[in-house]
Amino acid sequence: MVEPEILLKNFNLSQTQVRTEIIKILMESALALSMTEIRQRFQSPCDRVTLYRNLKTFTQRGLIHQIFIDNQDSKYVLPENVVEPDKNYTEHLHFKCIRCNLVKCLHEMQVGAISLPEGYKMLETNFVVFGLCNECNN
Amino acid sequence: MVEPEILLKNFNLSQTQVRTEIIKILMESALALSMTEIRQRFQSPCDRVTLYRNLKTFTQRGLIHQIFIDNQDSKYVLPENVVEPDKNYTEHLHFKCIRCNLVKCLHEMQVGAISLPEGYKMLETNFVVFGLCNECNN
DNA sequence: GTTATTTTTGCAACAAGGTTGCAAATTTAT
DNA sequence: ATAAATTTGCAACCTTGTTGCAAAAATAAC
Repeated sequence: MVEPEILLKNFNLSQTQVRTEIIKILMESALALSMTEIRQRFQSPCDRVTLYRNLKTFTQRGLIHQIFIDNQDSKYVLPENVVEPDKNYTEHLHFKCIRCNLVKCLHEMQVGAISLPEGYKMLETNFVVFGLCNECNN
Repeated sequence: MVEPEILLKNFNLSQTQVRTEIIKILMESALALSMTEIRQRFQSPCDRVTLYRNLKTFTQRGLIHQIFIDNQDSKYVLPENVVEPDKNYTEHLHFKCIRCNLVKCLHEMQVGAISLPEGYKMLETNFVVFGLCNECNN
């Protein structure tokens, strides 16, 4: 995988401690993480607001992707193999285990072509499946 | 459509002013509504907390369905043709217009069979498509 | 490599969504 | 009609996310 510094450069974002750390943390995680979860993984803790601002910027630029799980919970992930803008995200399902609270992308499970009513235009999706993961489903 | 009072009875819920009004409001709306939008439609306004509590109870009983649009926005709808418990909800897409903010169920657009990885169990879904509705797509 | 400009950071403060505890009011059961 | 159970409204609180502003850090310019 690409170095955090290169990623920031490719996305035209300035290099800061906080930013490289966010990316490192997301790279090392197999799961989608919330702001709080990312913050807890910081070596020297940074401010909530700073984190929110960076996550927002990253999301807007397409460097990371935000998943809306429910009202009080949203998670962030680095798209698979992100390197540079505009060639990353493909729509897919997200899974949340209601027992262990794990959230992850199901890249294998492609979302079929979605047809909308006449005149509607699709821009983005947020597809979440709630259930039990293999660990919790016993 | 069924009377609000009958619905409450069928779902084993006590009859109160607030409860019948919530149901009336949802019945009269073609769109999914937020707590605030429901509250604004009340004749004699009721407390936020009361509304939240009832919406939660209704959701748990399966009388209404809650759609998670994004972090700060969740909407409520009466499933099509609800009459009594356990024979109402079918998974479907929800659409949010990012311009006029309308949210509605796309019942016509059935969600195909969703296959999860080995050992996973699906319990519920929350599928939202963001885009432009026919009114705003010009 | 210093200096000036721009961007980011952290802090205080705020708004909105949602929850909890508790006493008063309303419903339901007796 | 009365007692028991549920619901309501209020105050208070927590969490998520945002905004304004001065200090600090990063980038650009010299």
